[in-house]
Amino acid sequence: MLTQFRFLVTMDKTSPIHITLTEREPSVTITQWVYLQLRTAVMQGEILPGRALTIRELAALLGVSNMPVREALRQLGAEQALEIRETRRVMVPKMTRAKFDELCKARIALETHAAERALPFITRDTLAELIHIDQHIDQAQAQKQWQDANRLNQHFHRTLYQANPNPVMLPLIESVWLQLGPFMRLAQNQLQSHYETDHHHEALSAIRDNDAISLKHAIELDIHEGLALASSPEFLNCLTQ
Amino acid sequence: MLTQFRFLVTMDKTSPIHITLTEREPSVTITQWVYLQLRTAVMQGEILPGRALTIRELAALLGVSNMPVREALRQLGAEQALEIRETRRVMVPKMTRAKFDELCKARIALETHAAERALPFITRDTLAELIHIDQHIDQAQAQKQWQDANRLNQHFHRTLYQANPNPVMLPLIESVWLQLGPFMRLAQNQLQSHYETDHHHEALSAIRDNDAISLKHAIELDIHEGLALASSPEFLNCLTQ
DNA sequence: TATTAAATTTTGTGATCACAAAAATAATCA
DNA sequence: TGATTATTTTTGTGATCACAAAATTTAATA
Repeated sequence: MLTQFRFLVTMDKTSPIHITLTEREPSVTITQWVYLQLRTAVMQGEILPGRALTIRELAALLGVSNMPVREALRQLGAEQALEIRETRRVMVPKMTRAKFDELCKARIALETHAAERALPFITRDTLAELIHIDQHIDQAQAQKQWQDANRLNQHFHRTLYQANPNPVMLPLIESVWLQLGPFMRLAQNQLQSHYETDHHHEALSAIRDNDAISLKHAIELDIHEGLALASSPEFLNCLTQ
Repeated sequence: MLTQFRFLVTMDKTSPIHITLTEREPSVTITQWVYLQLRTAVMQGEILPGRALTIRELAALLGVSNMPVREALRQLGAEQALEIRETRRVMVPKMTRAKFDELCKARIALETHAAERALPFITRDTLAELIHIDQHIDQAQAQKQWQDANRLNQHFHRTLYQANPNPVMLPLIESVWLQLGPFMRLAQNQLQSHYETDHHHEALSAIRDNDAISLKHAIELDIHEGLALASSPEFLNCLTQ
């Protein structure tokens, strides 16, 4: 009981960190590679919230020196993917129900706006690409490859928003994704059924019709249903574990 | 003519960097101090867009080693305050009319949403603090201390948004401020008249009435008029110079 | 004299290390 | 036995350096 409480409040270094590493191409810097490894690990919920992340441990784990890890951690901290405490310890931030709610509402506000601002710039090619991505999503969902479906879903949204030649919203949206990411995974693990529907078809229709209001509505529905599991009691459980 | 063109396209290291330094308290790390020095310099437009920022030069300028500068630059890059090119050169990003427009619209979308989400949490104390800050703003404007007025205006908005116990929007808003900052200063230098009116009183009234729609409207007007100078021909000039 | 090529300088990256602060552990006392 | 203090270990910070890539300057060529 007490140890549970300590786990929630203080930081912990006992649980193992298991990250699936991808090979580094020589053209990318070690720092950039480390950054991507850690970012993916955070995004996919492979690091427990509250787990203390130390430079030396990660450096050893990734087989690099401290320097690239230092820089990557600082960048992820600036992107709100990691929390850097006053004592300079680093961890994946804890989630609360209220914070999750704020992040969902933020996603809707940011992405509906970004979609509206992108709409005038969507070319026939962009539309074709969106349709193409959506087909891949359907495939992945049919085969229950949730990880791929999730990745492709992000790709769909990103492609839409960066049709805007000045996609200033994109980094902000990615930051929110990073903050929600770990808990989507945790929640999915706890839930038996996953959502298999999205509102991309409505979005694509709205784009064809050049209808900003419908597009915003479709994006809002898409986000809302994608995060609907947050209202399940199982999810609440996973927050207070 | 050719040199003008090169200045626009490539990066430059000829113009001097003049930053006003503040003393470092021993409790804050050197990296954090460097970060704040550079952040302030960027925000106040003291570094010309396109000017190449090198680690060694800044380290010498600030009287520290390379290490804290490296980390600070990376963090500012993650916050979109600085642009890190493919070649790893660092500079204050160039501004275009279209990008400025996107950033303004982003500000409105982000801040109206943050205000709405903060409203239910505003206590009598918060309201009193907002009123207090607003009085200071009036004072600063009366004495034509534009720098102070600007700083206090940010303080007003920040205080409002972080009434929300989960102010997830705040870092995103600060990022947009950072991107707009340098050009507000540049523009103000070019313009004879500054705006002296804000819509804080409307905002405060809306808070008292617990009226979310009026609050969002007041924030939108406040941002819109604060950035109105962007529509002046002088501002266009300052972008292409 | 305008372009291109070679030589030189500058610069970011990544590694290693000393040190002080923080965390974890051991020892002490109620 | 449970809380406090003292000790040890771990950790982040900041500095320095070697090296390769990038930027600049100089030389060569048309």
